[in-house]
Amino acid sequence: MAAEIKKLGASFYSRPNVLAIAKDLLGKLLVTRLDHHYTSGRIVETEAYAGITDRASHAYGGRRTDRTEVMYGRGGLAYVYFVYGIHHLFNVVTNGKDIPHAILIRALEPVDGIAYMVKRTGKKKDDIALTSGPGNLSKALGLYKEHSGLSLFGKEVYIADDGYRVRSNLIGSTARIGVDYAGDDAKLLYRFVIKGNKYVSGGKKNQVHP
DNA sequence: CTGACGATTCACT
DNA sequence: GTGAATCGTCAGC
Repeated sequence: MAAEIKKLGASFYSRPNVLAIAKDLLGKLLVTRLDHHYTSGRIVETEAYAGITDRASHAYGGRRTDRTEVMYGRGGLAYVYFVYGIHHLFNVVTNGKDIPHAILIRALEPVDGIAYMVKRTGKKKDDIALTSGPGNLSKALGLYKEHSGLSLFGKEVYIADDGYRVRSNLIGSTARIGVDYAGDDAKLLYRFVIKGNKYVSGGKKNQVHP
């Protein structure tokens, strides 16, 4: 653990610009204290989902279901959902109540509790796939849909600033991954990466913009 | 109640 | 590059 770690608060998550928040999350630490283990990783890849006008978002058109209800809550909640019958994907809810913005965390660089992450994922060793890709990192940190709706202001799951800063010229934007169904909105440059970081997940075809 | 499919990953060709 | 895995969620009947 770094010496000085500050948990991100409501003023960070409640901002209206989901793209700015997605960019600001790069370099922050995602921390979980679950099943008696402290695990954390530095965020190196995010994707923004901009609410009811974004065709790629689960909340497009104002759709409200049992699953997506948490997206309509205040900023600073975890939104975790299950896809493909296999994977749980971890997102952060932003903006205010009834404005369903969210940011998918797509890749981390492991920091603390790496041995336990390896155990959780059932992998044989610490390789890149441990926390590269949204399904992989959620499993490595022990995040499942039962955590959906959990506040990020508590002690179990939170995001923190340890003073690490990403040089702005190392931040790139690209189109989002796996959202072909979204028509023109699939082209939006709503994915943010730390350029050159080896934990950034696939999507190599997606051109990185400076 | 039913059928179709997904903000993915991995093994295999 | 292609396809299987695998089941909760959701729209439609």
